[in-house]
Amino acid sequence: MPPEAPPHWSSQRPTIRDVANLSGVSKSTVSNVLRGAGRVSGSTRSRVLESIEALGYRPNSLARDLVRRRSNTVGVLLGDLANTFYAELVKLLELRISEAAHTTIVCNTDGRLELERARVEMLLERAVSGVVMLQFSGDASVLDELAAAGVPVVVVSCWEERADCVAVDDRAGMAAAVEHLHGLGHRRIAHVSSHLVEDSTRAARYAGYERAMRSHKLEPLMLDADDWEGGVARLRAAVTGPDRLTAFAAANDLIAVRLIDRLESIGVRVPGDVSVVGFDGTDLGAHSRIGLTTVAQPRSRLIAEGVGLLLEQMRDPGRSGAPRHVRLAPELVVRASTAPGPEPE
Amino acid sequence: MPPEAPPHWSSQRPTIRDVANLSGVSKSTVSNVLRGAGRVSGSTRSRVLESIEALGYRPNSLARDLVRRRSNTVGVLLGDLANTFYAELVKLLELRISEAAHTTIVCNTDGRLELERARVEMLLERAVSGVVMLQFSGDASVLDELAAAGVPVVVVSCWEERADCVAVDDRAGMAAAVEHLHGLGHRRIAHVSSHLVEDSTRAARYAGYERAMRSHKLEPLMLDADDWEGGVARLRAAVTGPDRLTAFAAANDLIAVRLIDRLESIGVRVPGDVSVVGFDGTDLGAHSRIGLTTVAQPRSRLIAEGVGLLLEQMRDPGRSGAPRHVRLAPELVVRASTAPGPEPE
DNA sequence: GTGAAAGCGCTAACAG
DNA sequence: CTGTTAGCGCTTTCAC
Repeated sequence: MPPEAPPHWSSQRPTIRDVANLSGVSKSTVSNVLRGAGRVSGSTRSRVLESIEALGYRPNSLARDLVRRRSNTVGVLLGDLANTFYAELVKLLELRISEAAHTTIVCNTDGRLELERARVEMLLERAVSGVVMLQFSGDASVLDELAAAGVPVVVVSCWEERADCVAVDDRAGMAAAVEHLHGLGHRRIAHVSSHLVEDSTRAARYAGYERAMRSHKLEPLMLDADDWEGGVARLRAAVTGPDRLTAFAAANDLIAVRLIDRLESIGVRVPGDVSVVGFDGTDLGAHSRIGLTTVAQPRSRLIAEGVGLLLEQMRDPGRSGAPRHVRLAPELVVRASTAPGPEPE
Repeated sequence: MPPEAPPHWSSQRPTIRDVANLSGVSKSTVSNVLRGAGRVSGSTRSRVLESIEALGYRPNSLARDLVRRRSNTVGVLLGDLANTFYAELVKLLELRISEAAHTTIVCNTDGRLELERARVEMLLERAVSGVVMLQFSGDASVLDELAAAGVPVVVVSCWEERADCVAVDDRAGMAAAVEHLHGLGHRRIAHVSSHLVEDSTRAARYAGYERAMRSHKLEPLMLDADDWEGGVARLRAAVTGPDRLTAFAAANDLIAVRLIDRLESIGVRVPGDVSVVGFDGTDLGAHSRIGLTTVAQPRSRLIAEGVGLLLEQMRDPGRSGAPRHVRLAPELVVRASTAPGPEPE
């Protein structure tokens, strides 16, 4: 054991101190060149840079975060990664977030409030510098905790008055779906939703559906996708007989596609016998085999605007003011799952 | 301003110190009850717990991580979240990881080595306690860096000799696909892959395909899915004429489904004119409209075993020994995208 | 321009 | 069983 070995060298990962020693300056100076802060002479800077290189020094975020009291990470809360709409959003998010020099933590809540709470608690312990919710239970206490901790929050893809938010106009989108079906001559149109659709979104989409139905003096009918696991008979009954349903406006693409699966499994053809419209505009519905007519959400813009709002909040910690809301227009994409109904105009 | 206010109270988030003061014990004791370490008397414990409650104290992971030099997070590297196979794996992973009291960081590399490197660097700075790679470039330096930092790594769903790994037998799986097609009477069978499929997996699946073809004295033919963006003519040529292909064994479900999209767009019917087999067993292929015959991977087991290996490594830092490999058996799931070919047996 | 010093909030020996 | 004592590696005034 060489007695010359500086006490701090040799073992372990090199620290900022090792770099300082090697380049004959103080920790502060190294810190300055690392952060590009303060004025550092060119010669010192390059000497430090060389040492960093030589030592294979890598800054320790843990230490930096502790003193900064923020971890340069953003938490993403969502309901279900297996729904490709969310997976696609997360992919876009991760890219944007890492471009902003931050790390992405994902939290799949399965739409369960308890899990949402637990995950938020965890994010708070980790001192995330921001949270984006792709799905939100609507529970006020969650928002309060986040606000109390001064953590920027933005809700993306579902509407939320109490926080910065960017989402499409669900009511208008759903209404467009109904108008499309109505224009094709459908009159008995049901809305199909599921508990997996987050509350406020489910409500808004249903509202859009209902309003459109009533404007045509049609009776709204809400069906629950979760009910059909075994209830094949019920589904069959719904699409047979004189008063049979001829069209479905689903709350999202996944529900729509699964509905088609079920319908065809009992011999009902789409769009031959009934028409189906989805919502989201996922790649899933775009496959030619599925050819789902759907109300597409502008995913990239959703994320771009959402991250924009988040970064603004992060930049400006003292922000008070009312929450900002961005409402994007959805777009009806007509494909092959809808066809003329019994009363074409 | 009350002069009695303990200097540390009042502003900011309460710290372990505030809890100590309020309950009249030392920081260490609080720390002990928090961690369930050391012996703490029941009365002290409950007093501390009360203070925690009263103060709304929440431990600061940043500080804990700094001293522990590990962040209780695990990084997940993957190629493409928009591929539902990976999204589904990430969902399962996040669940398992959070059950193990860890946080999940996702990194989408888009299959680009530069991004993979950058992300790993970031994970190292963050001192993650483990990394699971759902896709891996195969770059040795990446593995070396991780090893040098003493970070447990497990590669899941693609084969990797140099690290702990759990994956299905790609060659056997692909061979099963070919056997299935051959058994149906197909002879001209092409393999379709893409650069989005990570290298070693692509190689293994092709190898399985080739071996099976040769065992039947058939000529292997490799097609590139990325080529067809515009090359409709080429595809049409491949499935027309006397020597036309009658079946495709795709490297994964996504490629298979897109292939079907293209095939049908040029008027070729599946399985009427040609048969198609996928690989992965994603939910995408399971939709009745698509009904993709595929080689399914046992996703839950993949993740369960993978996380198991990771946790073992984390538990036992000094682990040397050879990497451990778990090879799972894939399972052919026959659905509606394959039908008898020109030479049924 | 550069360095010294004082922590960030918590853990982990080691005494008592 | 509980308290004391050192830091973990880095940022950040504030002197020099």
